Amino acid sequence: MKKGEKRKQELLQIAYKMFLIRGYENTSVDDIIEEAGIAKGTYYYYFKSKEQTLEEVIGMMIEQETEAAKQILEADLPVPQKIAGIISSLRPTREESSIEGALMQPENIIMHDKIRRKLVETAVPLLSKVVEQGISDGTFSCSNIPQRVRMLLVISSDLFDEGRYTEEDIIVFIDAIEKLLGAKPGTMEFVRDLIQ
Amino acid sequence: MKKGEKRKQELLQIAYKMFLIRGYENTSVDDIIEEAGIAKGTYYYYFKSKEQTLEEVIGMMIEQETEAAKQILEADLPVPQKIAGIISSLRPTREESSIEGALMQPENIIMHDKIRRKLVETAVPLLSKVVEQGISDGTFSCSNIPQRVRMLLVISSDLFDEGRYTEEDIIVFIDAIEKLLGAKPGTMEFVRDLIQ
Amino acid sequence: MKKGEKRKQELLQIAYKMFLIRGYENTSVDDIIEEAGIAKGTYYYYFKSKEQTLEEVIGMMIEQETEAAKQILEADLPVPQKIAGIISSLRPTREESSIEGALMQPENIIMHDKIRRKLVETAVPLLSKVVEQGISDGTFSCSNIPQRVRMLLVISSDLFDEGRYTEEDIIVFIDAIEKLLGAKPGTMEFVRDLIQ
Amino acid sequence: MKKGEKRKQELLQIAYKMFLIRGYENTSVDDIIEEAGIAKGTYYYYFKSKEQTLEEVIGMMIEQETEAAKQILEADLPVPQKIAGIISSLRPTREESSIEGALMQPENIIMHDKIRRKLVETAVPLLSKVVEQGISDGTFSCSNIPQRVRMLLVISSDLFDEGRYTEEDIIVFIDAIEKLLGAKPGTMEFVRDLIQ
DNA sequence: GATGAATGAGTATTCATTCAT
DNA sequence: GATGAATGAATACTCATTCAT
Repeated sequence: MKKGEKRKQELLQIAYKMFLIRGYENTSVDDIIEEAGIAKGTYYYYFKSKEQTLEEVIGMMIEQETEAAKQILEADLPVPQKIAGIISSLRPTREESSIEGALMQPENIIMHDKIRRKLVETAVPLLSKVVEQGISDGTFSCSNIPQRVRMLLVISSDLFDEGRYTEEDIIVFIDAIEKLLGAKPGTMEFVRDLIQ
Repeated sequence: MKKGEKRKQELLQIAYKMFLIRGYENTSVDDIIEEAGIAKGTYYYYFKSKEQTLEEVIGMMIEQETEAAKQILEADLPVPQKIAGIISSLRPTREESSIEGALMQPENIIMHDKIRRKLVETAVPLLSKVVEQGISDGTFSCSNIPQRVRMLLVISSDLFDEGRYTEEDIIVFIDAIEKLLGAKPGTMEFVRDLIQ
Repeated sequence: MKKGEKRKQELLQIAYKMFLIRGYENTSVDDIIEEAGIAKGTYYYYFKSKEQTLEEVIGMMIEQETEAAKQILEADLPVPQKIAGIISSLRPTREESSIEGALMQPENIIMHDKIRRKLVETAVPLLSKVVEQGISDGTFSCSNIPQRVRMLLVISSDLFDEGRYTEEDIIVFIDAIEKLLGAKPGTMEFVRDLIQ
Repeated sequence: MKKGEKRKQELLQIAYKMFLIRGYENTSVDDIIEEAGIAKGTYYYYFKSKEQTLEEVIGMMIEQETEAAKQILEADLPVPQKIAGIISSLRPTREESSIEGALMQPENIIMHDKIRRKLVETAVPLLSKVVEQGISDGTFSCSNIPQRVRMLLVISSDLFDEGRYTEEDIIVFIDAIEKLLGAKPGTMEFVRDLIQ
């Protein structure tokens, strides 16, 4: 990694946190450069525009969030564990959660929405592969896999992004996974343990 | 309705359409007053702020969209028909659809999101009531009704708001309703007819 | 004239002088509003952009400068006097001259050039009419009037805009007028008196 | 010519073309170095500033344009041919003309004006010498030569720089040369052939 | 000779809101 | 009820220039 690349990564991290805390629209370029301790020109040396910064921030996030999912996919685990692991790995990162209610703030709709869409897009094929494995080994039984997977991801996002789910939400979520994928009752029960 | 009220409704309609077409952030107060043919002062006579205008626009929409749902709720229809009717009545209105891809445009995330949230919020209790009716008459069989209903609404929104669903999406959606509410296979089949 | 119109005229006058003194590019909107003692928003209430301000400033100048020329055109004077009067009326106004070397400053090329072009454009038909009168009464004798008139105006602009003409320049200029329009030697001699 | 000199000439050529096409103000140093494929530092190794680059570009142009004129001056030709040759050699070069309307574009006023001034400045003494030759051999008859020559150059520039002259413009132009320099009618007629 | 990261002053423009008439 | 002139804080982006390596 070159010298310039490292600097850019630092700036991306700073921009990311600021977008998270104050929202994209509420974070001015001036805010970012002040926080980063750099000059206006330096910012525009690394980013073509504020918009492009957002794109890169989101790209970075997606990459990070998909990383764990990919490793789980290739691990030597029972299919239900893989499913649960991937879903839980896609939930907001510790960093995001650490920032008090970051993603659910109204000023963050734009970034949140962009992330959500891109995450669903990249996660559907990943999860679909696992479900196919599950069908092969008899764990699941269903057709139209991508559609079902997408539904589960959408539900998951609605449930966990805002961080305010209840015990009952979990019960129904587990039931939904089993029913939608055609698994025996109880198969996905331990999802409960992964989601705390 | 007083004369002033009528004027305000007109302004709301204009603001609504402009927000839809160009997005809330991209629509300036100047744009609105020009379109409406009124003076700046007049706008601020009717609205405390632009933000408040958005709130009122959304309130107006929700009211319109919930109206049909409420009528269906109290109609004398079989439970499955009621469910299907309400879900279909919550889909984007003709007006919104008529505006080429209005709600799915990126500049419209904010309004779209606000509407989606409020719509889910108001629709969950309505649909829950119908599901309870369905449990009484043996059509459905499940617990944690509000949670299940919310999931269905979230899926529905993901499917229909952007207007690009496929035949397979519908198949899986119907299956999801039946499974999540504990209905016999085929019970909700005719949902297909309502969604075109 | 409405209240707003008067204010706008004032602003135009201020912008005009500042463009003249410091040049268009070197005059920022901030400079103008500070000089005018108004807020940023007020400036943009009256002008769509800085560029448009320049257009209006130039339009205003041309109008002023053409005004005298038109009156002379319709006055009851011998043709040679009319020619001399119009040419002299098109020279930089007192105001411009009073500003130390305004139009010849390098930072003023843009405005100067725009004015020169527009002035030639509007003056050619005016002067051509007078030359036609001169042909009717035998003072002049030539064809291709607009082309000849344009040449005289271009020469005049080169001579007088910078304000540094010599006695010899005047002699040759007068000779050029007479020769180009086919007048008897001495006909335009008194041009000398009008040009100080 | 040293190696470094050659590099500089290349850069000047690139800057020249870019100034011509996009205008001096609209061409950033970044544009130039990108086009040239060099680094910022390299540019400032060769040029003290952007302004200085413009000066050198103009100097280079004038030199090129004056070159032909000087050769004609010293050639063994009849005086009228010399006059016509020099005037025609001062018209925009092939390169400039090849760039669709380059010099007449509004964004090019600054460079165009600088070139025009310097060209007149350097061409007046050259042409004056030829006119003096013409007076010696009886072709012309006039006084105040530099003033007359300047007028002809100014007219020529107005006519040819924008490249939109008509047949009538040429007729009047030839007439003007003859009249201003005191030549017999028809003496300069063949100017027509040189200007196509 | 050559690089490219860093600078920071400078600029035009937007826009929600107020208020005297 | 209605007007429209006036506000001024906020903001993204440009660009010539420097200098340590």
